[in-house]
Amino acid sequence: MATSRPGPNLSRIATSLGVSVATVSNALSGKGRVSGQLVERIREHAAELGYVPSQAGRALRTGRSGVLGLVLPDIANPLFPKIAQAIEFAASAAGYGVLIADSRGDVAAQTEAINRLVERGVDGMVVIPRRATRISSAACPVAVIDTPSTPGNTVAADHWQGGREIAGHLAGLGHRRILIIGNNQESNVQNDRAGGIRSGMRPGMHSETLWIDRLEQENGNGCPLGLAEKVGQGFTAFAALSDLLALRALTELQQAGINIPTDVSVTGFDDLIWSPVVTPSLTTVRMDMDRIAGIAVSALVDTIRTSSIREGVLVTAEIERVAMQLIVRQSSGPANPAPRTSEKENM
Amino acid sequence: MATSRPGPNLSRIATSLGVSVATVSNALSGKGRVSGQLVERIREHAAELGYVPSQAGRALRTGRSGVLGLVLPDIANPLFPKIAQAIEFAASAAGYGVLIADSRGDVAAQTEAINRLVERGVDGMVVIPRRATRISSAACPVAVIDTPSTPGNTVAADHWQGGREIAGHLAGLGHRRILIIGNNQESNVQNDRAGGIRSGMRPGMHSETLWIDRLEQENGNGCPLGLAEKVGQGFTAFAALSDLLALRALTELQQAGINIPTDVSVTGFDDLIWSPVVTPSLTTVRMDMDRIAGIAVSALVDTIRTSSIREGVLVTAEIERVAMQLIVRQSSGPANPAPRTSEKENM
DNA sequence: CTGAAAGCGCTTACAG
DNA sequence: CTGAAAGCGCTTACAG
Repeated sequence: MATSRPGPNLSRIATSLGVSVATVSNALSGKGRVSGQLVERIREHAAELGYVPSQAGRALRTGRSGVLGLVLPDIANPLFPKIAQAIEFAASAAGYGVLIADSRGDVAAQTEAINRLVERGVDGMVVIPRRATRISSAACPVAVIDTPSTPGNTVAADHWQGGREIAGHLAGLGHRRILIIGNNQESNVQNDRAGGIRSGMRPGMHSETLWIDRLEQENGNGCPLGLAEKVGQGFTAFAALSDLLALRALTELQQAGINIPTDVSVTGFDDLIWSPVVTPSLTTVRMDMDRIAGIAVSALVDTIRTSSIREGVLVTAEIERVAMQLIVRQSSGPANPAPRTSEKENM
Repeated sequence: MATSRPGPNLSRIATSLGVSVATVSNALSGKGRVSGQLVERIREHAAELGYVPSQAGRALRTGRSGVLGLVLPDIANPLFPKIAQAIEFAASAAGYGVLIADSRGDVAAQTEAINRLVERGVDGMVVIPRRATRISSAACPVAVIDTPSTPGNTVAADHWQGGREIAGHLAGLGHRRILIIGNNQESNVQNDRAGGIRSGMRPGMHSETLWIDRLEQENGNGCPLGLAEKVGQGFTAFAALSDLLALRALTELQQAGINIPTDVSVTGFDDLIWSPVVTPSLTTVRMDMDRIAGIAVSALVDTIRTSSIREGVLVTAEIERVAMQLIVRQSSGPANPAPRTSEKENM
């Protein structure tokens, strides 16, 4: 005896209407040629009975689960809510569910997470890989979201261009000495962002990069960054490669009695939840996550629909680089007290 | 013709070994009585072939999908990563996958999200309800995580007790006038926290509560909170009902030239990612999310395993209130400059 | 336009 | 200890 489901199935609808299950199935899916009035009757009755199609039955028959996997390097990453929300939204719109998997920690865990999703029968997955990881083909189509510097990507934000936006903004405020602050020298994303900032600087501007990972290796996590000294050295702009670092910089500077944005400017990346909330709020650069997720999911879904068999392919999309958008919240700088247009965000 | 899966199935293993599928199934699951050496051979061969059981086949047969749903009021909530991570971990350990659904916005979307999960065949779900929402039984077991004030809960952090911890801490630092800062007067969670703070105050202490939602209705989102004035009125402690509010308070005070923790203390709730990172880092109170998730998931799984049919029940657990833990990061206050033990967190 | 039938891959009660 | 068989609910090619 197999465990029965609580709801009605096709067969019950068919019996009670005196038609075949095939006809009910066709009527409900709109695929076979069924007469208009019969379709009507069947749909009505199905709705009345509260019919919910069995995903298991359908999946077994079609070989498709209707579920996508989402593999993240670390769910604790503060960017995660935006990613998950965007992917869930895009997937939902395309009729797919989203199964999450966290590859907390090493590459082995990532592989394991991918396997777990495959075992659960996902039709494809979106992977945001750990730094420096190549996704060797899983047993299903995979869309990779990373930097454009990473080969085999499906789609990515143009972090380099985002960096250029920041540089342009700081140049416009009259800054000459910029301290770039990163916390992961191995990260493609951070390197792209930093490179973009450097490449976007105008003649006469100078930058230096502070990698906190090194600093913390020596002085322990959460150690002071010594930014007040940097101000003493003439730096007036602090371009953090993430909003979390920007927040750390902002509060350290404030604590040292340095006024933002009167004395120095602080910028971040990603427009995370706290950016518009802190005082002064953070100038940052935002990915169009909905667009990125939309591209990734639709490329994935196309591949799934096209390939008749579940195979391991790396999905590629036409549009690879999605521009990042500058959000100016600190509109004045030390060298340029004139107000500029600013955008105010909701909490 | 049904779409075929790429990998081998039970039948292929059976054929190539000259045994029946039933035996292979039994050997692999360890359920039926199969001789030791045959089990050995079958397992070996299955591993060799890279056999991955079909969830669809199993689900159809057993009526169980092995998947749990996770419904969140808003994925963008900064607490979400912790929740999702904890639920995913607990579910994973219990052999379940996690399907996410965001009920962004109204109650209707929540109901819809729940239905979508049911349609996807989840065996049960964990719901973190929108404020003031009663989850009427879905078509599967449901575990609700909310405040203890909400009836029908499965498990919840003891926000009230968390508030008492904060009050005790502030009392210990010698504070007399506390400004409680909330942003949602309707939230059970925030009301519990605020109530806990008030109830934990020592004789001679005084508190006032600032509801930002009201303030913002009048002055627009992101308006200044006027905390400097409150300092002028003699408040020395600012107890925010969330870490995001604490961050907002902290930076607004710093910007006004008020030193923390020398002049005033700022506390939050939840120990979110930025709490240990800002300068000065935030004293806060932390939920044991892993424990909460573990309780919710295991109660859910028990119910699923017990009930022979998928039915809509609200799952209740034995231990309802999980204590919150105080994390002291600002160890001195204006009235008590003596250092106390402090805990330093990693980034 | 409608229906009978096969079969997706699995598990389980039952017979041997 | 092992196997033959039924059946979970669905979809689809095919026959009528």
